[in-house]
Amino acid sequence: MTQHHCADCSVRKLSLCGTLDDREIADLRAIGRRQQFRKGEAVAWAGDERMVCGNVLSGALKLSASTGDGREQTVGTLYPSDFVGRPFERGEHFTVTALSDSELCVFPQRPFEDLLERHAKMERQLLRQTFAALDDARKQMLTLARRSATEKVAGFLLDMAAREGGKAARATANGPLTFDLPLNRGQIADLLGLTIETVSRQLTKLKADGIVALPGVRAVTIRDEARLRARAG
Amino acid sequence: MTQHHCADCSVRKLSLCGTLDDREIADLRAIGRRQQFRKGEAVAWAGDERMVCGNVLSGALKLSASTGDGREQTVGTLYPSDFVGRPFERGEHFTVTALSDSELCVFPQRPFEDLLERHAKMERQLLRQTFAALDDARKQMLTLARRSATEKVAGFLLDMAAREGGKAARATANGPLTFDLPLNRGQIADLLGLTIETVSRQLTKLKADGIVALPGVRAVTIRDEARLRARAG
DNA sequence: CGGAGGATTGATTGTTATCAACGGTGGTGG
DNA sequence: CCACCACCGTTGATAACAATCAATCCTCCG
Repeated sequence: MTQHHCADCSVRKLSLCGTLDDREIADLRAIGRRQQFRKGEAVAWAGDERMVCGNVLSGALKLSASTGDGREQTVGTLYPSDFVGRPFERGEHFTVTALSDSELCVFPQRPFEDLLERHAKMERQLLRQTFAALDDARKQMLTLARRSATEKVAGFLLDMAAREGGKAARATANGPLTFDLPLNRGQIADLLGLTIETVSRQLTKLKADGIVALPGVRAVTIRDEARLRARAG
Repeated sequence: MTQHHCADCSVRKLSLCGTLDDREIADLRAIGRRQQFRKGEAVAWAGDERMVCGNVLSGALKLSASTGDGREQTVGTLYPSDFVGRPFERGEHFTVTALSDSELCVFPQRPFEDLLERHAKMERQLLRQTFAALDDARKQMLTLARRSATEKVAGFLLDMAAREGGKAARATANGPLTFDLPLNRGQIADLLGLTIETVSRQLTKLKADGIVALPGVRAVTIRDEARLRARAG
C-alpha cells in the first residue's frame, strides 16, 4: 500500500470521486489503497470469487474473454479515471490485465458498496459510466462484426490519435501528428478481432500508400488524416 | 394510452418495478402509460433528441447500429421485463425496433429521473440490469469476433431453446424440444454478424446431420442437444 | 390462381486465417 | 563492448471460410 492523499490525486475530479466533496471523500480515502500492476500482470481472473473494485489512476488495462479452446478477444479497455468492478454483484466475468504498468485505487467491495449506498451522487455517476461503457461495447460490436480489416485498423489509429493526441507531438501546428501506441501488434489484433499478421499487413499498406509513417515499432505518424478517415468508413 | 393497473402487470415483480412496494408504485403508475408497437415498427431512432424510457411488457425488440454505407448489426435484444432507455443521458445512440408485436410501459424521461432519485432501490436495480446488459454485450463481442458460423448458429439455437423452452413442447419428458424462433433468417444474420445465406446453409447442415429438424420455417426441433453443444464450442 | 417476400441452393470470388520463414531489436551475460 | 538469444514484427504462400451474385423454390396472402 502506498500512502496517498485524494487532494492531489490525478483523477480526483474525473472519476467517481468527482461527485464527492472534500469532506465526503474522507470516507472513500479511508478504505482505498493504491496498488501497482506491472505490464502483463493480471488484476483479476474471470471466475474469481473475489471482486476488485477501483479507479484507474494511470496506465491502461484490458478486459478479455476467451473461448474454451483459447481464442481470445479484448472486450474492453480501461484508462485513467475509469472504474473497474461490479459492486452489488458476485464474481468476475472477465479477465483484467494491465497492458502497461498501471496504478489503481482499489476498494474492498463491501465497504465500497456501503459507501455507494450513502452517496447517491456517486452511484448515479457509476450508472452513467456504465451506460457509457455499454454504448462503447455496442459500437465495438458493429466494428467486430461488420467492418473490414482495413476499416478496423484505420479506425483504431484514429481512436488512438484522439486519445494519445494530447501527449503527442506535431511537427507544425497543423502538421502530421505523431504518437506512440500503448499496444503491441498482438494486443491490437485481440482488440480488433484480427490476427497479428493481418494487422501488420494493414499497417504496411497504410505506410505504402503514404497515409501513415511508422518511425518506430510503437510509433505512428498520421500523414494524411482525411484519407485515413476515408478508409475507416 | 391503455388503462392499466400495476397489480396485474405481467412483469410487475421482474422489472425495475419489483423494487417498489404497492404503495410506492403509485408514483410510477401515475407517469407510465402502455404503448403498443407492431412488428417492424421503430420505437426510437439513433440520434433522436427525445429519449424513450420504459419496461418491455411483451414481445421482443432489437437495438441496432449501422455503418455509413448501410451494413447493419443487432447490438442487443430486449425481452419482457427488460428496460429501455438512458435516464440522466441525452440522445439515443441506437435504433430500437420491434421484432414482433410488442407492448412497453413507457415513462417520460424527466419525471422518471425524479422518481429514480427518490427510490434508491430502483436505481440500484437499474445499475444491476445495466451491468448484466454490459456483460451480455461483451460476451457477444467474443462470439462476433472469434467464433465460426457453425458455432454462432449452434450457440444461437441453444440460447433460443433456453429462452423459448418454457413455452415450448416436448414430445416426451426428455424427448426432443420444439420451439418457434421469434426471428426470421435476416434477423438471425443481423444478430450473429453473418449473411442470410450463411445462416440458411448452417441450419441446412444441422438438419442434414440429424442434429435438428426444421418442421416449419420458424420452428426448430433439437434432436441431439449434446451434439449441438459440441458444435457451439 | 397469382404474386411477393422469404428461404434455399449453387457457383464463384474475395478476404482473412493459417502455416512458414525470415528480419530486426533490445536485453543480458560473457 | 560485443555476441547471442528471445521476442516481436514483417513478408510470402496457401487454404479455408464466408460473402457475393444468381437462380429457383416455398409459403402465405390476397
